[in-house]
Amino acid sequence: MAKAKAKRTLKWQRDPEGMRLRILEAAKQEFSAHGLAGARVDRIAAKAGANKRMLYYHVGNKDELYLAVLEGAYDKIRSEERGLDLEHLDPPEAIRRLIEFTWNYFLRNPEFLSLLQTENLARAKHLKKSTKVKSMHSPFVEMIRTVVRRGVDSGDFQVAVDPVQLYISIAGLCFFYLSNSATLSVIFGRDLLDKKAKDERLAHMVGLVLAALTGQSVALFEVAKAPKSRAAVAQTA
Amino acid sequence: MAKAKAKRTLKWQRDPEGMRLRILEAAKQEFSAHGLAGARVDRIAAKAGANKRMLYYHVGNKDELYLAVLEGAYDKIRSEERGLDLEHLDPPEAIRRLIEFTWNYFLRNPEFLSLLQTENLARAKHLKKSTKVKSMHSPFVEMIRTVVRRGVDSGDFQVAVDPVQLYISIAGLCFFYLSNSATLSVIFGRDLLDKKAKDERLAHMVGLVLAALTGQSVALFEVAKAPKSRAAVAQTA
DNA sequence: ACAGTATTTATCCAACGGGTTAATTTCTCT
DNA sequence: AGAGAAATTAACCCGTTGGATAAATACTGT
Repeated sequence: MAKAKAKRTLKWQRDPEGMRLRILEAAKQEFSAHGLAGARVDRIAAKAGANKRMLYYHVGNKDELYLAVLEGAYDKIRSEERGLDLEHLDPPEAIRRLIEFTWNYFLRNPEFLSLLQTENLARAKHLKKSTKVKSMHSPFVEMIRTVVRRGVDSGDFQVAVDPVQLYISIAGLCFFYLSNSATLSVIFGRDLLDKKAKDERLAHMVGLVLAALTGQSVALFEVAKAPKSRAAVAQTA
Repeated sequence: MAKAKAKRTLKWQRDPEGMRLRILEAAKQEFSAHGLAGARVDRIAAKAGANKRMLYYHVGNKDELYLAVLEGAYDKIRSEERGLDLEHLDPPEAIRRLIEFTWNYFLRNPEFLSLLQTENLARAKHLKKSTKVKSMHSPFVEMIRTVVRRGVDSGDFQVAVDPVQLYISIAGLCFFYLSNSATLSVIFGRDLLDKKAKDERLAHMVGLVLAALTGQSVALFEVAKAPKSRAAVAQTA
């Protein structure tokens, strides 16, 4: 364990793994903030407290660095999802939890959204080269498929929806709102990221999906349940 | 009208408006294919059959060019939407038409999706400078608000949903599937862009939204309406 | 203590990319 | 015709950027 000798004032410390992590973290920031083409290798180095040469030494060139960041991002979300434990909830509650998790994960990890956008702009050119990523997803799809099947069997759900479609819908509802909040806020003239707006959005999404699956309108979905017109919904702008 | 004199073999033609249009079209291609930072001014010029200097002469620098493209893209979709004529349809049909239009528009204009992604990556930095764009959207929101109100009044819809939320949901369902089809196809191991997949997706989205609004499950939404389990839905991969 | 290796720094550079300058060609009006 | 304006071309400028080279510094085992 005695590793630090601290002989004298050293010009630098050695820490390969730490350095690699700092590089990947800095790269994640940079790539998500500026995209692939806009990212600057020097900025990544600076942010990681490293020399530019280190990037090439520890990870590889810009593209490899980018792919490493992307794989790490997928790994992180899928691994958190595995902990959701949807199997032991009754189906509507499981779906609600999946939506809430997805929403909160996207809120907590905006870089993930940016990275996906960037990669899709490149038509997944880099991701296609990854072998790791493909294998992470079948368990996840099965998890959702099981929930849907249980929901249909129990009578909670009206329809046996394709789990991939369902997940894409849930992710899409969350993703689009957040990843496009900048332009949407401009064109609709409201701040979509303040607390109230975010709460309303979550309620809307949960209501929409659960209403569609169960056939029963969900309380939160009804922004205004006035019996007749004049139900114009609380506005902001 | 007599404009062409064709005196002798000229070294070049004069055509200011045509040139401007070709430049904007080429820029749209380039920006949507490579993003803002990845776009190359020389490539735009080449694609427009022009000299690089022309871009600066007719439009401005790279950023102004980009903003012009973006404004043009918004203008185009909002103007097509105005022709939807939702006022004269009964509410569920109006919503269905809105979804189908949005879906088909996104399919027909993939550059629009890319441009939005790019601009959101930049947190709408450029769009905020635009004065034109902000004004295009209130009529559109009102159009949807009217449909929703009519649906609630007629009893077709269970809930008075916020029109902005509804539109963001519809756009999100379409947008995410298409703009992220590259990565989604990789991670889920199916081709999401073949004809069958696209048809299924449209059915899914229409079913989801209409079921949520009306409370009645929509035929197309039921991929398999088997009474018990084994309703595992037609799979692909 | 010393040889060999792993990690880090300090420079350098060739290609690229946005933007500019100045000259050339076409159009228009008189 | 021909002068002045508009449109287009060709060539250049110069900061940036990804990547490479080589030297310096720290660590490891023996």
